[in-house]
Parts: sequence; structure tokens; C-alpha cells
Amino acid sequence: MSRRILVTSALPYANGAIHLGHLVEYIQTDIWVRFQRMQGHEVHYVGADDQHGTPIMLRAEKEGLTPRALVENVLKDHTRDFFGGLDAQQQWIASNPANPNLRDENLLGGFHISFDNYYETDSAENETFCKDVYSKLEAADLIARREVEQFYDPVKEMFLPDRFIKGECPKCGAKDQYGDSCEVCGSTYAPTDLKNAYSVVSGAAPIRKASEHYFFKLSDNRCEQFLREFTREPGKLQNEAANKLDEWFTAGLSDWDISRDAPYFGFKIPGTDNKFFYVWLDAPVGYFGSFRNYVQKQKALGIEIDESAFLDAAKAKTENTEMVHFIGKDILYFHALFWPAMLENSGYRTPTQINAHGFLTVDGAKMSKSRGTFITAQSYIDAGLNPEWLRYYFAAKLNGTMEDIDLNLEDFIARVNSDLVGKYINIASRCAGFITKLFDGKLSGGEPIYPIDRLQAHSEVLEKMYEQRDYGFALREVMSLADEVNQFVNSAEPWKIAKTIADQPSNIQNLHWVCTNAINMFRLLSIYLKPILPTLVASVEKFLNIPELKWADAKRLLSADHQINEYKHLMTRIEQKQIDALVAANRDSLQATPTQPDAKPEAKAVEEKAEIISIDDFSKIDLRIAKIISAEHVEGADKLLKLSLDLGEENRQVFAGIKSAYRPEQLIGKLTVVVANLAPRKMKFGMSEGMVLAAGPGGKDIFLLSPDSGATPGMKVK
RNA sequence: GGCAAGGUAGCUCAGCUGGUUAGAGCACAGCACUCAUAAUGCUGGGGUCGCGGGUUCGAGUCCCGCCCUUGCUACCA
Repeated sequence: MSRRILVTSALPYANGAIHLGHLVEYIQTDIWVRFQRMQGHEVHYVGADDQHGTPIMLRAEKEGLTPRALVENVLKDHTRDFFGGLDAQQQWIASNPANPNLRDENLLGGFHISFDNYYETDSAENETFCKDVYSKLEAADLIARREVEQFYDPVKEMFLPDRFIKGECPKCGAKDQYGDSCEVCGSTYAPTDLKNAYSVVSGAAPIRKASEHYFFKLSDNRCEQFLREFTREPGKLQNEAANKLDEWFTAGLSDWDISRDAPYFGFKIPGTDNKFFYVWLDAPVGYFGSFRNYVQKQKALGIEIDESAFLDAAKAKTENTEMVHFIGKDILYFHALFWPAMLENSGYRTPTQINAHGFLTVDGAKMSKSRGTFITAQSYIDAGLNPEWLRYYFAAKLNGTMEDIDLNLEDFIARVNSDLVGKYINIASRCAGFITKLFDGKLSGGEPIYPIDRLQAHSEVLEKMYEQRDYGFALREVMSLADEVNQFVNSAEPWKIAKTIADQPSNIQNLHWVCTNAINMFRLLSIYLKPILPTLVASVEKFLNIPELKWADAKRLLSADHQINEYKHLMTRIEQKQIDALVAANRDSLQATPTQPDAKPEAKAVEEKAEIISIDDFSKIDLRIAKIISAEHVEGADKLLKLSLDLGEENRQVFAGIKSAYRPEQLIGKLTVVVANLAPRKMKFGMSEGMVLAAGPGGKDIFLLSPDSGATPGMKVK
């Protein structure tokens, strides 16, 4: 039975470039979407840029642009990275508006994310939906208003989100800490607890100011009852996701603040002068906005899609349509609590399935600009790397759980080269020559040879794995089938048969049949890989001279006398130097152009320069070279390492907040610089008699100062 | 801190409801083959399954504690 599915990927924030971390999600979704299309299901895959909110407003101002101009620029970049730009997408759709399976894959660029529509949240369609949802919630008495007191920037005349306030940690006194938690001592607190707080926007001291806010009454019984059932419905969420959400029920749901005060880039709340919908309200609604926009565009092409069958609660039920979201584990709450509760109470259909995936690390660590592993989609394409290499590698790692996946660059090269080129492509490469040279490209007939039946029989289990998003399992199976095919060719030894033809002309049939079988096996593997490798398989279809492969084609084999085309290289290998260049490019470009790829504003906040001091002031600080004699973890401390330092004359014990960036064994024997006359400080874990100097924003990016060789412990720094 | 999840060969990962000498791919060593972009096939070395307890005839698999990694923690997005 044919399914009807509306599929979404989370909307990327229009405040920076698409990077490899984003791509995990789009590739995961795209593979699932393409698989469903190959099954013959009706799939509508929509996405959009998430364009509202304070960070975008402020960034636009900094760049001297209107927010609208900024998000339009970003939209161009995002769509270029995903599929080669909106023009390319339109051409792709126009190549066969009705059937995505039959569109010309080569028209898509970027990472071949096959959105049927990619739109924006700052759109008329989205605004209409937001207002409609809101008015229905209001009519259902699910909107509350109450005063909220917040920090306010009197210079900038705006309310400040947590992340735009810094100050001293109320617990340990560390400076320049954000409004929610201290990176030095790890304690969490409210922004109102900060001492000597200042606005990151203007530097002014924020004042407390009250304002009326609008809340979605999530605490209402109707919401809680619904959500408790919703989150535990089988197939709705991964188990671990449902477990995680229980936390919120245990803690008790509280109302959700959905308004923001002007100035704000967003939609005005109906009936107010200066209140806007919080960006997280209009972002998921943006799925609907994009879908409506798509329905209209398709209509212009003469194709009718029944919008209400997908969006209206009652109709979605009778028409049995599905809505499937793909998201990152970090935004589970928004999609599994706020979003369904809003939909349920405003007459819209709720999600059928919410699939959360984990995060991407590169070489086992968080993506880092200083290491060059914060790799943008654009830099990957520009470096001439094949997008399908990455699609394959991610697919090989994805398994349908919320676990993080690691892009190990060495493994990436090895895996793509050996699996894709060495095993799979090699099958066509080693057999096609015989067919072309000896048989004019024509295949033969006969009884199928083992293991071709095994390959065909795998269709079902692979189908199940794709459906469950366990692409890693699917690929292990496919590659082990590819191994069997290579074993088959090795044992059939067509090259030896070819040499016997002169003496025994009848052997030629045998040779023909062996190669035909191998080509058929190659075709079967291609079907199974097609959701992951759309362009490669498009080339395979051309080589085999066959129409676009569908999943059901695995039941059939190529007919006798079928004519194939001459084999040309289908895929090249990755070279180490290409990866080196990619990493280098990401390291350099970020130093040259201070772009802000982070969605989170704190990553781009510039450290304020301190006030001017005299040389006398500086000379008060006694800086000394110190050698780290020992370094160890401190029991119970999240951020600290306990260091023993040799200062020449004496040894000192210092607690340094560098645990997140260094392992103790890395430090032992190292020389560094220490503030020797800092007043000793009693800490929870003992006395700290000095301070080692380090630079960087924190987390993994802390860099200990070290002197050039020749310096010895105790030397004064001046 | 609380919660969710992870920690298995050098690297990346499989190991379902506990059951014989713990698996694969890559890397490494040897052999075979030469049709294929030095690809492929065969053989082999390599693991105290994070640490410590416990349950059991039997634990990588279940329970408890600890350590480490990641994420979330509601007026950040």
C-alpha cells in the first residue's frame, strides 16, 4: 500500500554557514526520503531557513544590512550547499514535476539533498499559519499573559537574552561568564545572579525591567495528558528520547514563553503593538509554511496536492497521511513537547514520527576551528571532494539512535576507497571489458548463478533497515554481498576462460554468462545503494543503459541480449592530500575572514579589551617560568587539574581550570608561565598558590602559554 | 548537580531477550591471482569487552558503585 508522507529536516538557523554537522541530518533525511520514493510512496520533503530572532537581528546590524537582506544572502548560501541553489532545484523539479524518481539527478548540486521545496520562515505563508495557530490556542484559553522581569540594555533599548549578558560568576567570581552558567567553576545560576553584569551588545550595565509576556499554557491538563500519551505511543519516538522526555513530566510542565519584546526580527503577535512571536514558535510552523508554498508551486505546474490531507487533524486521520520529522537530539523538547502540544490544540495534525540523531565529532573531538575540523559544506565542495563520499560515510555510521557519530578522517579515506571503489565499483570495472570487447556490449541468457539469488533475497531485510534508518547495518550487508560477488568472480576466473577460447570456442558462452551474472549482481547492489549514492547510481543506470532503478527492480534481472554501454570510471579514490587541503582551508579561511558559523552567539562574542594601565601597574605582576612536575585529576572537580609547579626556588601547587582542554599526562614536563605573586586562594579542593596563563574561549579551546626553549624554571618574565 | 545516552582489537564499528575458544571492515604480515583505477581472493598476528564489586552453573550482555565522553537542564537558538 502506498504511503503518503510529509518529511522534514530541522530548519538551519540563518546565522552562518552549513557545516558537516548540519549535513548529518540532511543526508540522513535525504536517504530515507529517496528510499521511500524508490518504494513508490508519495513523499513531500520540505525544509526552510530559520530566519528570525535576536542573533540575526544583531548580526545584520553589525554587517550594516537589514535583517531581510542578511537572511536572503544566507538562504542563497544554504541552498547552494544543500542542492546547488534554488535555480538548480527548480530545474530538477521541472525535469519531471510529478515523479521525483524520474528527475534528472545531474541537475542537483551541493550534497544532493532532494528537498521538494526549500523555503524560509520569514514568509507570508508562515505568518498566516503562526497567527492561525496562535488564535486557536487563544480561543482554547491556552494563552496566558503575565509580567516578567528581565535584564534590559538601556543603551540599546532592548531586552537581553541570557546569552547576551555577561558578568562575574556569583559563586567563584570568575569574570566574563554568561548568564546561565560559569565556565570556570561549572555552577549554574540565573542571569539575575550575575555580579557586575554587562550587555554584550553595548557594554552597558543592564537594568531590570518588567514587561508583559505571552505564554502557551503547557501546564494545562489538556497538554500534559496529551503529551504523556503522545510521547509513549509506539513508533513515535526512540525509546531513549521518550525516556529523556519523562524528565519533564517528572519535573512538571511549565508554561512556555512565546513572546519577545521589540526590537525583534519576527512576526508581530496579533493584537499587540510591540510583541513578537519567539523564533522557536515560528520555526517548526515553518514546515507548514514551506509545504503550503510547495503546494502552490506544484499547482502552477499542474499538479494537485491536497494540503489539508497532510495538515488538518481530522483529514490527516481519514486520509492516513504521515508527518515525519528528522531533528538533532538537542532540539527534542521543542519538537516532542511544545510543537505537538501546539498542534493538538489548534486543530492541526501531530507528528507521526520524530527521529532524533546524535551529533558529529571529527576525529573524536568536537568540531574545532583552530584544528581545522570545523568544516563547512562549501569548503568541502570547493576542495573538489565528492559529496557522495561523505553521504556514504555518514550512512555507514548512522543507525537510527541518538548516538553521536564520529567522522574519522583516516577512516573516511580508507572506507570510501575500499568499500566503494575497491569492492563495489570494481565489480563493474573488472567484468564490463569482456562484455564490451567480446560481445559487443550484449548480455547473455541462461540459468542464474549463485550468489545472485542471495543478493535478490536481501531486498527485504535491507528494506527494513532503510525504513528503520539503520543505514549502517544496511551497508554492512551490502558490502558483504559485494565481497561475495568478488569471490564469485575470483572463483569463476573469466580471464582464464578467455584464454582458452582459441582452443575451445564453446567456452565463450561460459565466459559470457559469468560476466552477465556479475553485471546483474552489480545492478542489484546499485539498487540497494541508490538512496545513498544518487548521482553515482544515475551514472550506473547510464552505463547499464536502463531506466531509473526502483526498489522493486531487485526482483528482476536484465534480459538476455540487453545492450550495455562501454564502461567508464564511475568514481575516483580519495587522496590523503585532498583531506589535508580541506583541513588547511578550514583553518586558514577562518582566520582570514571572521565569519560566524556558530548558531550560538557566544562563539562570536569578542573579548573586550581591558583599560590602559601603566608600566608600573604591569610590573606589579610577577610572572615566572614554571615547569609542570605533576598534573592530576581532582576528585569531584569538573574543570580543574591539580598542578605541581617547579619555580626554581620553590614548588607550588596550583589548580588550573584547564581539564576540558588537557589531559594530565600531556602536561607533565611542560614549561609554562605562572603568576607568582597572586594571593593564594583557598578553593574547595585545597590552596591554589598562583595562576597559570592560558588563552582561548574555554572548553576544548584553552591554550597554555609556553616559553621558547632555553627558558628555565624560576626565570622572571618581563 | 539532575537526567538521557555512550565507553568492545591501532582506527571505525557489530554483538538480539545472558550460553560453547568475543566478530567485521580498515591498517599490518605472508601467499595466490593479474580481468579491474595496485584492485580482488586466501591465511595469519592482534582484545584483562572503562574500573571495582555482585547475581548466576555461566556475563561484553543483568544489578550496584566509581571514572571518562557527549547532550539536555524551560524569558539562548
